[in-house]
Amino acid sequence: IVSWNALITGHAEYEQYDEVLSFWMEMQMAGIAPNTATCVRILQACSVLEEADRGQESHSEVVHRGFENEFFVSNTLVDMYSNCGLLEDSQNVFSKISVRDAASWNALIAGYSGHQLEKETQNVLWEMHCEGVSPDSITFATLLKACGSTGAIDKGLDIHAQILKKESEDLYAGSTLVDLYAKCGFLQESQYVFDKLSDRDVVCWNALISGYADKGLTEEALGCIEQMQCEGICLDPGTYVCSLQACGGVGTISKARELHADIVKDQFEAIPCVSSALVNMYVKNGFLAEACEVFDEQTSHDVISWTALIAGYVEDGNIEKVFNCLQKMHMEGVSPN
RNA sequence: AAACAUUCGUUGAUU
Repeated sequence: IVSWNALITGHAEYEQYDEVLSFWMEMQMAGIAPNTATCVRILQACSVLEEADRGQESHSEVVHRGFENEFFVSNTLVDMYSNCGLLEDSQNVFSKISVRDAASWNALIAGYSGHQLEKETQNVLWEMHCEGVSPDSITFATLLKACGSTGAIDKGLDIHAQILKKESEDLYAGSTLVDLYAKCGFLQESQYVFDKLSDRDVVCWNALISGYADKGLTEEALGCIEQMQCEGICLDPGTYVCSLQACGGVGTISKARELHADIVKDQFEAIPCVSSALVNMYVKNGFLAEACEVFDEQTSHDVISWTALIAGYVEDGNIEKVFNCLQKMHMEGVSPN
């Protein structure tokens, strides 16, 4: 059991959730009983992969083992159902929790607000208030994220005001605000909130860069990178992905090549989202040969990198290559979406 | 001897 758990948590930490689930299957076949830590990891994997069916199976397993009321387990169940969009189940599990903490509430709220169910979200917030639990910075970040994904700037402003009243500044809520303003097209506000954050980490930088990239402001986006380096903040894979997105326009290819070189230096080229961002960047700039080169170096291709490459050939009018790709894609067991 | 856990912020293609 110890070594199984080591395997499972190890993979979970590296975000290899598919592996978590396949180990879990092996574990079941070997007839080894999970403990609460294993169950948490498995549910987490189902949550991230939005595997509702397997989540439900695992829920029965949890009940069968008598872990249902274990503290971490029940919160993870709420999270899993929330993430999978099974909000009734989420609510059911939540209702059965005897001692609810902020995480329980936040997981439920994330489910409702993430699925744009405003009324339900408000209801939960109200219930929370009635039970004397006040929203924390995570609650705010959750609510703001929902505003960002729908571009609901009014609501975002409202929450921003509430935060200013209550919370001392918080990095999570701060980054979400940077992101929210950027997504709604208010880049100055985004920059302003960003400037006011005292401890800036890589994620809030990335949010800012992503805002500039989205609007095609290559200079600004790449300027951020320089500043980050000055401040001694390490660029992470996300930074490169955001920055590469800023390199779609004319005259950006040389900067993009520099980024590519840095990515190689930092050994991020094998990370799927980074390499597909590279493929995409070369495609957008019309360098299909280089796109292909990066693509071929990938250890495995997912739908996204296939689609990026195919889109390039379509743009190029190279029908033959398009069909070629579709065939190879099929052979690799990747189905188009 | 070993795993110790849940909620939150940024990021890839197409539509």
